[in-house]
Amino acid sequence: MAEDRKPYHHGDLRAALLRAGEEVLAESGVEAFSLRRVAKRVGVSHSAPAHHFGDAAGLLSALAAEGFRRFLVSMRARQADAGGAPIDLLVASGLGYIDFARSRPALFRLMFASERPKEETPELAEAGEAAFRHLVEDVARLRGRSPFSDPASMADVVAAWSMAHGLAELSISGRLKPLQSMAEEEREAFLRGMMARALG
Amino acid sequence: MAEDRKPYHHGDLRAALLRAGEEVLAESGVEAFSLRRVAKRVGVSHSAPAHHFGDAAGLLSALAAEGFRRFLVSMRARQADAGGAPIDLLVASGLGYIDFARSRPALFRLMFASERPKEETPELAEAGEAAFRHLVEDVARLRGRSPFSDPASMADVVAAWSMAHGLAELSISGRLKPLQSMAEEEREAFLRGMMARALG
DNA sequence: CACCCAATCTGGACAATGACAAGACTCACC
DNA sequence: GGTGAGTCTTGTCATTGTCCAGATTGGGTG
Repeated sequence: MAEDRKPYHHGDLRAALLRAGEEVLAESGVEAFSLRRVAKRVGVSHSAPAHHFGDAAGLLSALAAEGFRRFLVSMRARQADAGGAPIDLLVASGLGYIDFARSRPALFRLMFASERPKEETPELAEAGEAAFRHLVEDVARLRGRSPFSDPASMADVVAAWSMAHGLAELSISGRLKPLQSMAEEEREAFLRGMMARALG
Repeated sequence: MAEDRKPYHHGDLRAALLRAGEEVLAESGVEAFSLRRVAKRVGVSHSAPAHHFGDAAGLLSALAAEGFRRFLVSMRARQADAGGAPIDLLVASGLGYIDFARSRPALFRLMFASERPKEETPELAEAGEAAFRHLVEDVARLRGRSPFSDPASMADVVAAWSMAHGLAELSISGRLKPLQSMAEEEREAFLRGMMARALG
């Protein structure tokens, strides 16, 4: 219980590493991420993380998986504030998608544009698929057909996903200057319009 | 002229480093890119690149700039095969955008999703802006108004760009499985449909 | 033509990093 | 109280980026 001195066993090192790992990721970006820096921040030896995550890719995989779970939360949060119409729910998911990218750009890049995490990790694969299923369900509700059996609906999935993803990625790389200069409300309306375009 | 023995001065080291740099980038990705490996491939000392590019970010900036120039070529190539209608020309740019990403995924990521290149490098900034101007001109031709003075047209720019970028990024990360299983012609038609959606 | 200077390139050094191996420590369980 | 599995440390090695001093070269200048 004594938090002052450092006991040999940390007690909850895995969770502490995840927390510090996300901080380092946010501060330095994926490309400058350092496992030793994470260990130092937690106050533990440089090779302690290996026992919980194997290697750097292991920790990054766990961070990406956790990211996908919060990604899903971000989309659902927007839906909670939206109307009940299927189209509004789908557009809301898109806004939540963009919210997430803008609030955690480095994590978003880790999840979608990095080769460092091990995609085949069960935890990561499952979390990513859950996010994809959410999108598919949004479209299924809108079209009344499962995208898995209806190509036209799957086209809607691709369209909505690509538009949201493009907006998110270009936004966090600072390339959408028109968007930056907009007030909050204006940007919201603009993004809704973009998502509406994608859905024909 | 003798290519056999290694003279002390390489002769065209800068160009050779760019060529080898792109190879290493394509083979290893941005995150595993190594300056020393590039030097070794050219057969030159590990610190030789410094005199031409300063540091690793300098070489990557030059590669990104060259990438943006070829990116533009890829879009124009598609337009050369397209009809003369403004909408067809804009859609063709989108296809060229995606062509480029699919044929050089690591370079595309370097250009759009990496923090390693120095964005403020004049050569890189200019090359990136030229690509952006191309898109703006496509939309200006379509709408008969300059996006810089007409917000509705700028919305078309953002829409077309985001859709193409989302499709490109998701495609190279292997997340668009429906697209992977399509035959060449089918995929073409599908992508045209996606770009058409973005333009309302 | 000889010389000199600036540009080019080499080799060594250093700190940071990821990975690995061997050992110290702690706790739960018997 | 002892034992073994799990946890963490320390030390080591190869790789990397960057810096620095020095060797080499070629072009321009006297």
